[in-house]
Parts: sequence; C-alpha cells; structure tokens
Amino acid sequence: MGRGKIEIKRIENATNRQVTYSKRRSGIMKKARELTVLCDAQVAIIMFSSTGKYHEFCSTGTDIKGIFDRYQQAIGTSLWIEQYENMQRTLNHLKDINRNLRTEIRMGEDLDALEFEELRDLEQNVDAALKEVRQRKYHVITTQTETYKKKVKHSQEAYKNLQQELGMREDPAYGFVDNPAAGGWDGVAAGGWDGVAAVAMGGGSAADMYAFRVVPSQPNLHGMAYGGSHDLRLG
Amino acid sequence: MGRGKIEIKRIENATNRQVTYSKRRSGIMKKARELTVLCDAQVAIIMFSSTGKYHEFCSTGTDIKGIFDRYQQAIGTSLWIEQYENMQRTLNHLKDINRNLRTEIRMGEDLDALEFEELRDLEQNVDAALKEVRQRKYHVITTQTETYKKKVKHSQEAYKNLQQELGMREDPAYGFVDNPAAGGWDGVAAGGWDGVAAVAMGGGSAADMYAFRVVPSQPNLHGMAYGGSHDLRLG
DNA sequence: AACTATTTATAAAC
DNA sequence: TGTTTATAAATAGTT
Repeated sequence: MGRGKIEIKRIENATNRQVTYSKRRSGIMKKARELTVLCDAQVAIIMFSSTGKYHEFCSTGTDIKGIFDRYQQAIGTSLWIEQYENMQRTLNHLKDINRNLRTEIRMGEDLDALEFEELRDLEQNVDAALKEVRQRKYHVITTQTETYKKKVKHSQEAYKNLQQELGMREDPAYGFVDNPAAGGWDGVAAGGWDGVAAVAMGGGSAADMYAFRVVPSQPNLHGMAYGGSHDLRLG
Repeated sequence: MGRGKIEIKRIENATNRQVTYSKRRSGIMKKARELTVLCDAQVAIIMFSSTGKYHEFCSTGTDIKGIFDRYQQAIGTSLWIEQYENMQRTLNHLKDINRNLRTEIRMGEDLDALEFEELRDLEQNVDAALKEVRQRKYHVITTQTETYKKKVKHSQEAYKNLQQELGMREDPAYGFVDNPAAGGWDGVAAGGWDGVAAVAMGGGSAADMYAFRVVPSQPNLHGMAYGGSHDLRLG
C-alpha cells in the first residue's frame, strides 16, 4: 500500500526508517483504538523505536500495568489449565483401565503392571504441576528483583546529576545514604534479594525454612520496627 | 476498508464482534511484525477479547516482560527528565535574576523579595522530584505485592480443585505448605511484604533508616530557602 | 508535513 | 473458522 511494494526487511536508511516508523506506528495505534471500540477489547501496546524513544497505547478504563497484570495472571492460569486438562485425561484413562480391570479380573487376567504404569503417569503429572508453579515463582521474583536494581540505580544516577547541577557536590548531607552494612533499600537493590530467589527455587527441604530473612545487622536498630527478631521468610 | 464503511463503535452482535476481533487482531499482529522488521523496533502487544481470551505479540529477541521492564524504566526516566528540565529552566531563570540583581543593586534597588520567590520555586521543584520518586517506588511495590497475592491465591485454589479431583485430600504430602507461624510464601503473599511498601512510603518513622535519604540539616544554608527544618526524605 | 498512486486490510457474503 | 470480492484505508515514494 504505497507507490510501490516494499520488501519486509530492515530499512537501512536511518531517515526513511524513522519516517516509516512514525507513520506505521500511528497506523497501528489507530487500528488498536478501533479494535478496542469495535470489539470491546482490552489492548496494551508498548513500542520502542530503534532510537530508543517509546510510545504506548492502552485501551480506556485501564492502564498498561493493569493489562500486564491480567496478562501475567492469564499466563499462569493457562499453565494450570494445561496441567489440569492433562491430569484429567490421565484420570479418565485410569477410570477406563479400572473398569477394564474389574471385567478382566473376573476373567482371571492379571493387569497389575498396567495399573502401576498409569499410577506412575499420574504421579509424574502432579510432580510436573508443582515444578511449574515453583519455576514460575522463581522467574517472577528474579525478574522483578532485576527491575528493582535497575530502577534504584537509575534514581541514584539521576540524583547525582541533580546534585551536580545544583552545585551541591560539596554537601554530603544531601546524598543518598549508601551504607552496605545497614542493609537498606539500596542494599536490597544491590543484591539483597537474591536470597529470595534462591528460596523460591527450593525443593521443599528443611533448609528452606530459614532462607529468606530480613536481618538488620545494624546495632542501633535493636528493638526498632525491623529490629531484633523480626524475621520475614519466603518459603 | 471493506464492502461498506463502518462506524467505529461497539459492534452489538456478539458473533460479528468476535469475527471482527479475530480479523483485525491478526491484521494488527501483522502490522506489528512488519514494524519491528522494517524499523528495527521493539514492540509488545497484549490483547484481551471481550470474551476474555488473550493474545500477545512480541518482537523477536525479547519477551513481554523484558519490554514491560524497559517501559517502566522509560517511564521513570521521562519523569526524571521532565523534572530535570523543569529545574534547569528555574536554574537559568535564577541566573538571569542574579545577573539583573548585580546590575540593579548597583543602582540601589532592592529585589530581595524576587530572589526569595525564585529560591522557593527551586525548592519546590526539588521537593516535587523527590516526592515523585518516592511515590513511584511505593506504587511499584504495592502493585507487585497485589500481583503476588492474586497469583498465589489462584494457584492454591487450582491446587485444591486438583486435590479433590484426584481424591488426594487425605495425603498431606502433596499439599501446599501453609504454616502461618513459619511465614512461608503464602504468608508473604498475604501481606508479608506490606512492611516493605510501608518503608518505601517513608514518612519519618524509624523505618526510614532503611531507605536512602536526603537530610539537609545544614548550617551552611542558613537564611536560604533550603535551610533549617526542611527535611526531604526518599523513603 | 501534504499529496497521490498503489498496495493492503477488511466488511459483507458465502 | 476459511475464502472471495468490492471497497475503504494505509502508506511508499514524491514534493
């Protein structure tokens, strides 16, 4: 749709690429808007151009975060549904086998081996389901930890720039508190949550019980809101 | 583009709506794919039909989560850039004022009041910037906690259904560990992280010790708009 | 950023 | 859902 047909491959000319990006972006946005209205759908679009500029579309009545949350939940749900259906199939198969067994046994046949295999099948499905949930927990925690790291690091850099601009370089009282020993927010961002991820992967051993803790190692925090014995665990 | 022009408004006939959704969805997906290839862009699309089914598109080399993370960071960046530019404007204005002052003072004029207002302006900008970051941190933590709650609750319900279906109600070895005293995963999802969010919001309590802070209680700012009791904290 | 010659998407019908 | 076809829309190349 244009003066000439074009091949769908990277446009090498940077100017052309930018122009095409701009035109097609607005085209997609329009289409998305129409879809939400015509079909009563929820749509979220995030775009980054090759130059790093971002644009978004989101259907009215929600926001990107809301749709992303719903998406994550839907993913999780579909994982479960898959497993569930798988198990239901096995279960039905078991019922059939069982029915057959009752008949066969009357005929003096021995089908124990078959029954055993079906039970193993079932067990493996249950096991797979649990692994899947555990995996998912790990993934979510890990990636979100990354996000925190990036976010806080960025804030710090921006703040340092701000300090410079305002000529406040000489005044340490305005700086970020950056005391690794205190295990503060900054400490968490720098890796303090890695323990959480480790626990999420855990297989259910006794060691897991003690894995995720917030343990203020700051003497002057004894008896404070997070002090002493307060101990949050992620099983 | 079709046999007849249509108005962009909700299609009342459910079947038609579904058909149109399906056609236009694939249209948008195709456009998105073309955009990523032609323009070397990153695109993520999440769609939910009115019947709740979801579909996604994501440019190659990444995933929805990756693009969403980048998006969140971009949002944060743009917030900072906005504030930063705002401050730079104020700063430049201040320089002008200052230049004028030097001139005016030689003429015996008194423009102290003006200088004071400009300083207040600057202070408010710094304050707004810090509030914005604090708010953002709080929002991210809170909403992610919500996501965890929903996710875990859903998993538990699905699992209970599964247990019933398999008639395993009697076998505790397969159940979710659900020990409130131990504060396991379930405990965290049910509110164990609210404490983290509370810290993020700060407010002046002892818990602020854990966050980065801006604590100007500086003698060398006496008489300026920043002086004395002004106390900006990034919780 | 506007203008068209074309290509592409899609509404309606099957 | 899939195909067809007449028509509306999008857009590549041009200015």
